[in-house]
Amino acid sequence: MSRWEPNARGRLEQAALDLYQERGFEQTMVTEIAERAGLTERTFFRYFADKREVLFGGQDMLRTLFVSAIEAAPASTTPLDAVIAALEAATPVFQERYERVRQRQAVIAANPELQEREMLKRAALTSAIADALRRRGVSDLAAILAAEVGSITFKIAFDRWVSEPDEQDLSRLIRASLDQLKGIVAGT
Amino acid sequence: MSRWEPNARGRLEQAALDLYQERGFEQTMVTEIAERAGLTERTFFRYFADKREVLFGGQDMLRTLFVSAIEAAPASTTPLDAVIAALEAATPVFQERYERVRQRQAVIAANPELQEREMLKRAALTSAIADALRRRGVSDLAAILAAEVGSITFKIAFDRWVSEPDEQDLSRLIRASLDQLKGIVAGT
DNA sequence: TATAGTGATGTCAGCAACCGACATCACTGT
DNA sequence: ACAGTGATGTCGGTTGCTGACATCACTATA
Repeated sequence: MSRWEPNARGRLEQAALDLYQERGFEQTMVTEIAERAGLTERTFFRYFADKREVLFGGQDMLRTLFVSAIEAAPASTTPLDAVIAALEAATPVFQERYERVRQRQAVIAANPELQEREMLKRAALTSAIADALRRRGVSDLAAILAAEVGSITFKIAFDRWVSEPDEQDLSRLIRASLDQLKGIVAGT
Repeated sequence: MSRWEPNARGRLEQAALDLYQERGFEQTMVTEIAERAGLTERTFFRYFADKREVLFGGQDMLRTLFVSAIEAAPASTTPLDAVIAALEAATPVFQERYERVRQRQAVIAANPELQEREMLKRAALTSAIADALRRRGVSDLAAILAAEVGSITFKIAFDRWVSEPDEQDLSRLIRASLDQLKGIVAGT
């Protein structure tokens, strides 16, 4: 038998998510999270830079997923199409964790500090997407714009997907949002 | 002679901006800001909810400016055009404070915590714009999309305006970004 | 097999952000 | 005069977060 229970990080994440949902983010103290995970506060801060970060673990995975999807797109693909393809490639990650994702979004929606952090994370992903586009030879401005437009499209589709229990297909919502956006920009 | 120097809020804002620039955001303590403004830490927290908020004062003014510009647009104006008109209506606010705005952006660019807050503020403005559009009868989804597209357009134009000392005309950059965005979305 | 790491965790002390409660006292209106 | 008001100060406490050091099962290597 090993010295410690395995998966300390995962236990902290689960404990934090549950406690944030039960009592709210501000009302739960880091000590409580650590205690529920069978660890100490100090150990929590070894795994996570701050109290919010514990909800934002999958970041690196998403980034590599997006970036490699963009790299995999045929050279002839339009910047925006490459971005949309990358977003669609990521949808299974969310669909497979439906309940967990919902719970997480409910917690974030209830707290502005967490919304701040989420926006920073989304901006980082958007920036990584723009970098990937630039590596394909897309101009600076076009890369940023395509990445930002894709980011919004995803955000809006994702929000709808989370708030509508009937809707199963995130990809479909992405395409629907994109169509609407094209209409808006074209001046319909 | 009155009991206290006037404009405590303004003094705190100026002291904070200067100190954040001189030593960096994390390295300056709230007590120091208050001291430079001739006040105490407790008073700082009566004016500003936290250490970051002191950099984000003009929010209400900008919101009413945007919202009334949208309300003033002719009923026949397209949602996106109304948003762009509102953004252009706000450009003088920035152009008149060029140096101050630059200083502020440099401070924010140097610190992720401040970037988080700025994103939250921008999201709040975007949301207010979407509300104003809805009040004109624009559908929910279209309102959000038009507001978000406008918000990105402004952000990109603003970033360029701040980083290029030669460029004077923010409106011109907004129109240029919008044109590029239209090209991207149309699939050029 | 003895011994010297190694790495994940615990302990402790401390700083700085933030907040509630109460005190102060120039100014204001009656 | 005098009670009230509002901006500020004082004080004490909680919580997020960090550096420094201790512990001790496990591992590699002589």
